[in-house]
Amino acid sequence: MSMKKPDHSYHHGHLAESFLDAVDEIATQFGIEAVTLRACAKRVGVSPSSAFRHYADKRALLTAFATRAINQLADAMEQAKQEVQGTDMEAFHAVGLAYVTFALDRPAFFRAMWREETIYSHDERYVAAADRLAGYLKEGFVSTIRDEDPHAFSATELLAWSSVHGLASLFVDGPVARDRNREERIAIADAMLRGLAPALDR
Amino acid sequence: MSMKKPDHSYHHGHLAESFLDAVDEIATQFGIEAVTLRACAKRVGVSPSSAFRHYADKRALLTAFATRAINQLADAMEQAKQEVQGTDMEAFHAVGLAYVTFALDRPAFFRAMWREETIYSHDERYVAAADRLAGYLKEGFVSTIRDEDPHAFSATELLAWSSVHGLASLFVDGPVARDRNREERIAIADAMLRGLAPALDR
DNA sequence: ATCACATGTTAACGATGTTCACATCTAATC
DNA sequence: GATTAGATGTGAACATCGTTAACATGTGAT
Repeated sequence: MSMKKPDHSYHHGHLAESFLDAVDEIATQFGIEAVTLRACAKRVGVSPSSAFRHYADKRALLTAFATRAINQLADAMEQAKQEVQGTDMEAFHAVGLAYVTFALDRPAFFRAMWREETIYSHDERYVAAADRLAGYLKEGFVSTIRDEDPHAFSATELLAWSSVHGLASLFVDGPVARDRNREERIAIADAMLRGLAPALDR
Repeated sequence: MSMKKPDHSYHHGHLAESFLDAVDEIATQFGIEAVTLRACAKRVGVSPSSAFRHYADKRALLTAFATRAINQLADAMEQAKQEVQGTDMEAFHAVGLAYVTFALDRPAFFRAMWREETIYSHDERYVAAADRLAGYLKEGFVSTIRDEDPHAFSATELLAWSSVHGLASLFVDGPVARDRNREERIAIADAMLRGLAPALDR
């Protein structure tokens, strides 16, 4: 049983994940546009070209990051759902608020998730993460059959997702409530979700 | 009255607009990410650096393009509204459909409009265009006082905009209805808008 | 005709994504 | 335990990008 300790001076060991962390930090501090392969490499303490041993190109790295971000959002939604023990409507309200709150707190992540042109949106793991997220949204506000096709959305379900996603997008990239702080925006989201209720009732 | 014909071999004449047209064409054909100052210049038939006589930097050019795109969308919405002579609800339905249809037909434009990080979102003309668009959305589905603050949205108005904007975004950058064609997506939008009606009634 | 000024060009700079030949380490085999 | 194939990181180089500065050319007013 040879337990040779690996020499980490040359071989990093977890470069793939470290690059994701670097994207995370740079995107958080300076925005997605500032995310550069060279900047990531410098942050990790490694040469720029090393990224290509783990990612085919920059777009693949951004895809992996988007996948991670979507899963983080899905985690937040799952937690929000479990914390409320109420009606379907109340559950959806909590999940929707978690969605908007995530966008408010991590705008760069939210942007990175939905950039068709800068990610490989057909990547296996990306699609899986998106499906998982869609599943929570459906579950969130109405009891559905679990094994239903995640791509099949009823008009009502799509309305729910669209309104939540739209508000988040308008907050992050649009001209809505630019002069309002975090709490005020959450209150706005809360009001919008309450107004949505009549359309989700059946 | 000297009417000397200007020599257009050197001085172009309408470079600022021509650059916008170039962005238009390149974005349409290859997407926003492919829009490059040099590519635009080559398309116009002019040197790369000439852009800087008319735009402070690339971001300013993209801001001007986003402004134009927003105004085009607002035009489409205005036309849609005038073509239906019905209830407020019917008017909103038509305006909402025009919004989604624009995003479907010109995805690159729709993306360019709402990219906080690649445009100067506080630019005077950009803000004016966004206000105009917001105005049509408010007018579209409910008779409001004209001179109201365009930034003040009621929960209901915001719900209307969010759901329409959200669906458009999910179509363009999200995982929704990837396997559907244009007409099917419009039908989906139509159904969603019908489902939204109960929440807009008062 | 002159001249201030707006508009376009050329050449160069640093930064970026990417590649390729090479260096270094790991792990399985003999 | 030495060998070696393969995985992982490096360094130098390339084309392309946004941007700048010095220069060239045309326009319009005086």
